[in-house]
Parts: sequence; structure tokens; C-alpha cells
Amino acid sequence: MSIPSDRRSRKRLATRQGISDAATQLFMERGFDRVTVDEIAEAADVGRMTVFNHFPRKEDMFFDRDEEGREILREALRKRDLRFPPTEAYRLLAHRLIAERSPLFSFNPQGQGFIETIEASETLKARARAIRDELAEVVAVALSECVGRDPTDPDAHLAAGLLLAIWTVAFLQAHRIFRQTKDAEQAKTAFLATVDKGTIGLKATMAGTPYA
Amino acid sequence: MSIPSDRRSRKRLATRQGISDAATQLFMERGFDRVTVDEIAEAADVGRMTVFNHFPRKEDMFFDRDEEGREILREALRKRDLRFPPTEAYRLLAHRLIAERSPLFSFNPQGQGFIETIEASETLKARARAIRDELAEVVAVALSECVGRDPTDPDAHLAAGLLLAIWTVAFLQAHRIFRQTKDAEQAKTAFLATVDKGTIGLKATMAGTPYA
DNA sequence: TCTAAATATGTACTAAGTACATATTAGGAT
DNA sequence: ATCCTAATATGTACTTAGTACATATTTAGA
Repeated sequence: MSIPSDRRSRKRLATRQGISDAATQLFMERGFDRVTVDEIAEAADVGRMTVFNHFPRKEDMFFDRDEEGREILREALRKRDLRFPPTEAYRLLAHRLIAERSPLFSFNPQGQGFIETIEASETLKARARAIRDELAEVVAVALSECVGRDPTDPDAHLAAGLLLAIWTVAFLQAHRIFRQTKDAEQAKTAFLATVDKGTIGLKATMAGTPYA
Repeated sequence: MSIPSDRRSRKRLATRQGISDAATQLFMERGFDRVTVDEIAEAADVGRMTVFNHFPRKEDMFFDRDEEGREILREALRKRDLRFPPTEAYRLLAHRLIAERSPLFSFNPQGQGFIETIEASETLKARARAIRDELAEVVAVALSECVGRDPTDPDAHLAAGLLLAIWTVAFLQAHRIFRQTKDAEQAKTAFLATVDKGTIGLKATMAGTPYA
């Protein structure tokens, strides 16, 4: 999390950030598909190979903070209130992220631009879907671990699949509402309403398992 | 569905099928990423541009029957027994597809090879995810239409997202079991058990709406 | 100051996909 | 049959992401 003290790591980080910043700005301005890696290298003032050294694929420059999401989902179970079951822990997480104005769920013009940039590009949409599946896997593993079951436990995978489906639909719906109304409060309310509604079913499906 | 009578269309179809067949065989033999479009054109005895004429992207040669899936999901609601709600119609569809040995859910060595070819390729997995999202959209539209609501109805999208999540998890789980046990009956049973379990939650979430 | 490892960069290549031009073929009219 | 037109197949040239591998540069530490 904190910045490393040695110069080598700091410089590497700075180079990486410079590339990411240049890329993100260009992507937002002109759309992901209308920016070439050569242009990014030029804008960041580094060699083309340096770009690929830090970001194996072009999409990685856009989604350069996906590890955060994974960590949040793992932590939600590690640090949960043990009076509640895991499904409830995730419902509470959604409420907490909204209450704390997490940048992951920022309903404002900037977040809107982010979403629109994704939706305008098949490549970015594909990467977003892949991340969603990765998050589902993280949740499945975290769930099974937290109740002492095998990581391949079918119930854990079903719960994880349902959970990510709920959050995804809730997220898209909230952004759709924000796009139409420009009202962040309404978007947040819609997000939480959908999560809550979905959680009812998630708990019903998981009834009789340690997950609910 | 039926083969067109005029020679032009027949020839076009034959060319298309020839490319698809050559491609599928090569993909299964060597893996999607180790086959080039040039090789496919060579094997199908057509020009490289002809390949792209019929299949805009390389993946389309592998997933060349995705429209069937869409149609099945639409038909399930159009021809449903009106005594049951839409969610039940989809549960019954799953049972019917399994009972009728639909090739879409064939737990046999060939279907296994198909799945393994997909799982070995990031490109194919990405396309599979995209198709899943497209199917969710189809279901959302079909659901809202069948109860006379707007195609953007949040409940319909939540139901569709949950449904596809359930089927996806069920499908992957069944294939996992088949891979381990080589027992098609066990795989089918697991598939339906997961669908049924997920449907409980789907109905709980949709309680109070016309979908459940 | 020297050395080894990490980092940045250069060169050359592969392969998908696109734009646009051209050739070939089928179907219908005279 | 012959000619015309539209659909279909194909060729050429290009762009761009991504990879393999070599080389240069910089930094940490002896």
C-alpha cells in the first residue's frame, strides 16, 4: 500500500503511474480503441516496450486497480461480525461502501465517464466481464474458507455466482439511473435496493448451508 | 432452419459450413490459439478474405450456433404453460433440455472436448462470457415482454442476471463432475439440483412481482 | 569504482482484423 | 444462347496488439 523507500522501486512505480495516467487521459478523451500503444508511449515519454513491460495488455492500463476490489471482498469476510452469516456480511459491505463513498461506487460525472468509456469498447467490456468472473472466484474461495469447506464446494460457487450477478445488475442499474437523473442519492438508493432484494433470494437459496 | 432452394444460397451455406467444419476440427485438435486464420482458409480451400467474409471474428467459427440458445430462451416463455410463472417456466426448461438430451447440455466426451477447448483459450472464454451477457439480455427482454412491462424493468434484469448466473454455475459444476466421474447421469443430476436450488432464491427475490 | 541485478529500450517478427479494389459466378431478362 | 446485374469470393496493402529476444542503462551494494 505505502510507497517503497528505495529509489529503484519508487522510480518503477513512477514510470508505471506516468504510463497509466497518460493512458487513462487519452482513453477518456478519445475512447479506448482510438488510442494506440505507440501514442501512449509517446505521451508518457517512454519506449513502447516499457509500456508492455508494465502492462501486458492494453486493457490493464485502464483497469489498473482491480486487486483492490478482490481485497475488499476477502476482507469483508475476514473482518466480519460473526453474529451474521456471510451473505449478510456482503449485504452490509454494500451498504458500507455506499455510506463511505467508496470510489468504486462513485456516482458522479467522473465515474460516469469511466463507465461510458468501458461501454464504448468491446475490449474493455470483455475485460470487465473477466474481472467479474475473477471476483466470483475470489468470493467462492473466501466463502468456503470462512466456513471450513473445500474451495470447490458447489454451494460456495453458487452463492458467489449469485452475489456477483446481484452486484453487477445493481451497479449497472444505478449508473443507468444516474445517467438519466444526475441524482447520486437516487442512484445509491437504487443500488442498495437491488442488492437487498437479491440478497433475499441468495439467503433463500443458501438456507440450510453455513453461508446463510 | 431448412436449406434454401436457390443454388446461390446453398453454395454460400456450403462454403460457410466448410469453413466452420475445418476450423472446428483444427481448434479441437490443436487448440484455438494455435490455429491461424490462414491455416483455416487453407484447410477449407478458400481465400483468407472469404473466411472473414463469413466470420467477422475468429471466435465466430467456434461459436457458430449461439442464435439457437437465444431462440430456446425466448420460446420457453412464448410457449409456456400459463399456470406457472416465468421463473418456473425456466426451471422446467432446464429439466426438459436435460430429459431430451439437448446437444447444448451433452455430457459426453465430445461436449467435454468442446468445454476444454474453450477453457484453454482466453479468447474463447471471453466470447463465452459475452454470449452469457447477451443471453441475460434476451431473458430480461423476454421476461418483461411476457408480463407487459418495459424492457428496462429492473426486476426483469435482476431475474435474468440471477437466472444466467444459476445456469452458468450449474453448467460448469456438471461438467466438472463429468470430468471427474465420466458419469453423465451424475452430471445431469448435479446440473438440475443446482438449477432447482438456485430457482428457490430466484423465486424468493421475485416474490411480489409477476415473474414469480 | 566495480559488479550484478533490475529496469528500460530497440529490433524484428507474428497474426488478427480492416479498407478497398477486383474477379468470379448465379439468376434473370431479352 | 447472350448479356447485364448483383451477390459472392478473392487479392493487396495496411494497421495494430502482442511476443521473442537482444541490448543498453541505471541502481544497490560490495
